[in-house]
Parts: sequence; C-alpha cells; structure tokens
Amino acid sequence: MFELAADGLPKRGELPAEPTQADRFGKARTAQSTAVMEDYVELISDLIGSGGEARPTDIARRLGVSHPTAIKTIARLKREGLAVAKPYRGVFLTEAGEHLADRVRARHRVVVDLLVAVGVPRDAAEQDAEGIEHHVSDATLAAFADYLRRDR
Amino acid sequence: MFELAADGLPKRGELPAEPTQADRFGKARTAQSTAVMEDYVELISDLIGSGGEARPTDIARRLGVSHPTAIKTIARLKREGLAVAKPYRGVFLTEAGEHLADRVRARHRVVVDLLVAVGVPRDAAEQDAEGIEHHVSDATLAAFADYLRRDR
DNA sequence: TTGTAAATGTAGCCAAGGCTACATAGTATA
DNA sequence: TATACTATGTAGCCTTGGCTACATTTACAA
Repeated sequence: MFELAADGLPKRGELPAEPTQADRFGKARTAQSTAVMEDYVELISDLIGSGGEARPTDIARRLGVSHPTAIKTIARLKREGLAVAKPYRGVFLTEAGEHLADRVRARHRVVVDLLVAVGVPRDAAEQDAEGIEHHVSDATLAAFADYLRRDR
Repeated sequence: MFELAADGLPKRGELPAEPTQADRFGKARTAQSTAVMEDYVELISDLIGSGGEARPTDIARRLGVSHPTAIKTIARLKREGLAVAKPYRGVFLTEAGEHLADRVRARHRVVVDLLVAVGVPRDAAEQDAEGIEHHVSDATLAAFADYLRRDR
C-alpha cells in the first residue's frame, strides 16, 4: 500500500523520485499556514470593494476573532508586502495583495460550485469550502473547472 | 447583518439564525487544529496494522517532522485519551484512537476517490486530499459517497 | 561483557494565531 | 467645548507545532 522505502525515507543521494508521504504532509502544513493570509486578503478586498473601507474592527468581526488578533495579522500582511495601513486609517491591499485576493476569490467560487455540482448541500458546501479551498492545488482547481464546464 | 453579540457569541436564548461568515471561519480553524491529531492517529494505526509497531522515529520520518516534534504530539495524543505509550516502548491507540483512525481512513479514501472521479490526476488527488480531508463535514462526506455510488 | 550506534527523551528556543486587559486616539453629541 | 463612546493600538500571556542541541536508554555486535 505504501510505495515508500520500508523506512519511509527516500535515501539521500538517490533521485527524489515521486513525492513521499512526508512531502505530502509537509505541503498540507504549508498550505495551512497561508490560509489565514488568504482569508484576510480576500476579506479586505471584499470590504473595500463593497463599502470602500476595511477597518480592523470589521475584519475582526467578520472573521470571528478579537480585534488585537486581526491587528496582529494585518501587521504580518504588511510585513509580507500584501497590505499597507497607516495608524487609525483603514487597511489597503498592495498590487500583490489584490492579485492574491482575486485568485483566492476565484478559487473559492470554483470549489463551492464543484461541491454543489457533486451533490453537496449549498450550506455545507459554503462551510466546507472555507477550509478546503486552501488545500486545492492548481492541478485540482483546473480539474474542477473542467468538470464544471462539462457538467453544465 | 451580523446577528452576533459584539463578542462573537450567539447570545444564548436567541435564535441561532443562519451560520455567519465568522462561524464558518471559526469552524475551519477548529478543523485545522484537529488535523494533526487525525494524521498521527491514522498513521499509528497503519504502522501497527502493517508492521506491528509504531515507534516515534518512524512516525516522525513518515510525517516529515523531527522526532521531538513527534514525541511532543504523541504526548498530546495521550493527554487527549487517543493513545497510550510507555517510555521506550512503542505507541498504541486507545479504543477512541482506533475509532478515530478508522473514520479518518475511510474519509481519506472517499475524498481521494471523489477527486479522481471528477477528473483530478491521481497524484494531485493524493496530495490535496491530505489537506482537504480534514475539512470535509459529514454532510459533504455523505454527498461524496452518494456521488461515487451513482458514478460507478 | 562491554562499547557503540540508534532510538528515545528532555530542554529550550521560535513564529503563528488565539486571547484579555489596558491605554490612547477619533468622533460624535449633549 | 467637554464628554463619552467607539475604534485602534499595545502588552503580555497561552497553545500548537515546528526546530536544534544535548542527555539518556536500549539493543546489538565485538
């Protein structure tokens, strides 16, 4: 069942060959660590797009976290070049942040649509997509899009 | 728009109404926090099932983490009543741990199959399932199973 | 039996992402 | 304008899940 060396290691010095189970878990962990950033960026983009302003308190409320948590994460967003903000002014996205937001939004839509298309109830689809979307690779996303195109 | 108290709690005594965006994010976060436990439990079960023993070093290697990390997480498993282990002996699952492992394993299989069924390449499916599975609710899992039943 | 290598365990560090409590800045209103 | 409420920000703490470095067991081979 497991096509790994008996010890699970690809023996250094040999070809990397196919991804090991360890690689897969590692990737899943990485994805999880970008998930929060993605959620913030998408939400900020939504807030600005619909109301004109993204304030830390609104962000916190929408995400269901305390405002210090939101502020701390916004600081990280700034550190990573995704957002800019001056004290007591709202938060804005950099170009990179906007691009990320667009990709995240598109992916979210595809994931929800795919779930619904295979028969998942709408509310469960919306709920689960929130977690699932961050783990959908480009290959999988493309396959989802193809499926939806064929399906309709 | 937000029928929550300012503190994010749905004020007992009032109607729960529909889940808010904050609820959804919160659930996604919770799921993520159980993901590691699930991975460990499944792996331990696999190791015992196939080789008879689950040693911290093997677990660490398979998961792609250092052995202290594995040991620390195993301690948490013990704390939560999912595993038992005595120093320098292997790790074993409690009944609760076994049940969890079974559920996780079954869910993993369904998720991979579903992905493949909608056209995701096998390797991407295996890779992404590792992260996705932890966010698949019972409702969604049931829908996946139905789809697969119809599909074949 | 003794020595050594591998496995296991411990200590202590880090960043992320939560939180509460408290301080300060802005805003709106009496 | 003075005041009070709300938003924002800061400090400091917690847990998880990583890590490296070091100590201790265990197991195996001379």
